[in-house]
This record gives sequence, structure tokens and C-alpha cells, in this order.
Amino acid sequence: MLIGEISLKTGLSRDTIRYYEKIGLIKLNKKQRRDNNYKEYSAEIIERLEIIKRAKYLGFSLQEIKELIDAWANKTLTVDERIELFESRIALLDEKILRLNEVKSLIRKRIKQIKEEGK
Amino acid sequence: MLIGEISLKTGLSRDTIRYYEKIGLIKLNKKQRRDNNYKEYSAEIIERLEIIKRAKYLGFSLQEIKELIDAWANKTLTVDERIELFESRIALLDEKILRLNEVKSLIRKRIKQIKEEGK
DNA sequence: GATAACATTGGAGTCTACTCCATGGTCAAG
DNA sequence: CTTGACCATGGAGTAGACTCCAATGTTATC
Repeated sequence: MLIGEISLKTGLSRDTIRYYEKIGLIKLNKKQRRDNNYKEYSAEIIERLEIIKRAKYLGFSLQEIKELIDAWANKTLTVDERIELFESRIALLDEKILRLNEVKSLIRKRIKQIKEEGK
Repeated sequence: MLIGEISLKTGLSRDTIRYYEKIGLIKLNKKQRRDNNYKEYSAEIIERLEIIKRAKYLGFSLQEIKELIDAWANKTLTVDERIELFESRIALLDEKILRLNEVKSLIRKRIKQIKEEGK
């Protein structure tokens, strides 16, 4: 697939996709080029971009996302180290879920208040 | 309290607090000044800053946070409109929680994979 | 074979959310 | 009464994450 198709399928602009390439969030090896120098993207790249989109939406910076992605296929860490890294990410997500629930109950409280006042 | 104390208690820099004032995220009425022109902040402001911090951490932009805060004490909307607005925010939070859980299980899957490979 | 719609790279510009001066006033401690 | 630690305002500068543009190449279509 060419970049235009990837852009359509992910909803990210061509420029954004190229930017992600530039900062190493997604990578094409040299062979993924057509004869005319056009880049050939795989379905895997779409999946990765979807993950990036989701993580961004959840308030992670591109840097943080990069770290997670790098660990995903990392060859230098031991099995235990990688698992530990992922566990710590899960802990982070749990922390966020907790905070979200806190904000939810704050808003719920406010709704109750408004209903009381409205009477 | 003066801005230095607020800064200490919230962990936000003076500049950040002043910036939030500038864009209307927090407001001081004219009477909240000492004779020497120093700003007098209330405990309420600290609470509001804590909410802002939390929302930021959860991936909301200052603009989105401002909209929520403005609705908080809004006088122009009807009771029903305000409740609807808050309900929609809760739906948004639920959406985020859902996505967080999705990412969690993605990571869990990967941990399993790694453990398998490690054998 | 001209035109439109795509692709490439490189670099400049923009928006958000700060962060860092510079300048000048205030005040408690020594 | 000076020194150091605060305070205020205004404006410039910065990092992150795009977004836009220019110059140029490629390809499908009329």
C-alpha cells in the first residue's frame, strides 16, 4: 500500500505518517520501496498506527509510545526485563483508569448537586 | 495564600499558574488582591488546579478542561442542558476507560507471547 | 503528450502549553 | 537601610506534534 491508502485507512494525514517515520515511531526497511522510490507500507504498519492513535488519545506522548514500541520487539533486554517493563506499563494504565473513575465520581456528584438545586 | 504557596502545594510552577490564569482556567475576582497588589488565592483554587492536573494527565487539552470548568458553574444553560453536558463527559470518560482496558489486554497478550518464546 | 493526482525530500511555519527573562515593586531579617 | 526572597506584568523563547509549502519525480487518464 502507498501512503495515501494508509492515510485513508487510519485517518492520519500523510504528513503525520511521514512525521512518525521521521521520529522512528514506524519504520520501513530499505526493501520496502517500489522501483519508482515510492514507499510500500504493510498492513502491520496500519495496526501500529492504530495503536499509536489509541495511546495518544489516552494521553501518552509520542516519546512514551516510542519506548513501548521499542520494547515490543526489543532484542537487547532479557525476557524478565521485558516482562517487567510491560508490567510497569500496565500499572500505569491501571493508575489512569483509577483517576478516570475519580473524575467520573466528581462529575456524578456535581450532577446530583445540580438536580438538588433545580428542585 | 500567595502564589508561591499554591505552587508548593500543587507542584505547578508559578509561571504555569499564571498561564492558567491568563487563559481563564482559573479566575481571581478583583477583590482577591492584597493592598500591595499581591494576589490572594483561596483553597478552592488549589482544588481546581488539582482537577486540572488530573484531567491533563488523562489526556485532555486545556481547552477541553476549560469547557468542563465553564460548564461547572454555568448560569446560562438550563438544568437539563447542564446535566446532559456532564453525562456526555462521563460517556467520554467511559470510552477512555474502555480503550485503556483494550491496551491493557494487548500488553497482556504480548507478555504471554514473550513467556512462550522464552521457554 | 498534456493534465491531474499521486509520490518524494527538505525545510519553514503553526499551535499548544509552558518556561524564561527583564524590569520593577514589596517586605522580613540582620 | 541593604540584601535576599518574594510579588507583578509583559514579552520572548522553547519543545512537542504536527501542518504546509516548494521543488521535483511518477503514473493513470483523456
